[in-house]
Amino acid sequence: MESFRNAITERNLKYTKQRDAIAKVVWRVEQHLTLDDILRHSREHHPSVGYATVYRTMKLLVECNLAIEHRFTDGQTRFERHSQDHHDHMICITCGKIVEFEDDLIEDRQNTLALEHGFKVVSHRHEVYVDCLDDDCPEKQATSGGHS
Amino acid sequence: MESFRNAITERNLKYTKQRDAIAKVVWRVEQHLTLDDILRHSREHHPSVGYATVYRTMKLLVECNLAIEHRFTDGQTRFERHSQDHHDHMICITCGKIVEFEDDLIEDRQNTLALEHGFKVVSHRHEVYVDCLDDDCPEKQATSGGHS
DNA sequence: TTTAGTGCAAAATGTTTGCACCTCT
DNA sequence: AGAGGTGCAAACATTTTGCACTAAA
Repeated sequence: MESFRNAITERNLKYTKQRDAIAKVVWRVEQHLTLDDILRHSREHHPSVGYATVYRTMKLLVECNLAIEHRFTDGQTRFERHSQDHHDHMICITCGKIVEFEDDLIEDRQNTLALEHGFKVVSHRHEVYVDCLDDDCPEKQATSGGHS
Repeated sequence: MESFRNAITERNLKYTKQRDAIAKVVWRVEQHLTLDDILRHSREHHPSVGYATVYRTMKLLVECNLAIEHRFTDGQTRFERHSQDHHDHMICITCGKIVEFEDDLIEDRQNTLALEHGFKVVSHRHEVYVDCLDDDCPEKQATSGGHS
């Protein structure tokens, strides 16, 4: 969160209560949040935060490289704090569970391949859509629910 | 395109001129097309194709596993024919060039990792955002343009 | 005080769907 | 004839933006 404060100062912007509330959420909640999620949680810190502010603040965070924007296959953009250690995702198509992973072997190979094509890797996104094998999967126990 | 015809017959659906026009586009144009792209090109084959039909036909193609839906970081969903050989993408952040790649080493490793987490891989998406190193890049020669 | 930020509500995008009419089979 | 398909326009879901007001610096 210090980094956000710094980024704001450097750019001669203002550190407002709303931005603080939003940052708290992004820093604390280690999940892939939609704008609505962030809005809801932010209001626990500062009741009057508005959707547009969350939208603009997340945009700012992404520009400052302090957050990452994901577009999985459902219609909504999700955000996550950009921590130093990059990771990728495995997403269960049955229950929606998201597991994070990272693997040097893959990253190395990726760099090599890019180089072979005359490219330098700037960033990447690697999403593995999977299916739970055993019964950890909540959806496989209760056949009742569909998930929103 | 035969496979589409077959899929349609199997499902007791109808092979219409519109679907044929759309299939022609998807089969011929080896690119990542938006719905608008597909609409525009389809009309070259059959003038009265409507947006909704393209939308519904692409949905059908995806369900039949004959096309893939991509969501890169711009707001629009893009489609591509699903050929047998799966591939991933390297996308140049400077000029927008898209290069396709595939690599067994990465795919194997991915399967292994999923298994370690108790998952079975269903599909995946791997996008590497890169930057052109040499001057092949159209954007690096003319400093003029920004790309849309 | 000055400049940027906020919330609201409206606009813009992009994706889906209902419906009356059309066309494959 | 009958089931499914089509185009249009309207409905939705989200993301963006304009503006009058508020609050950091």
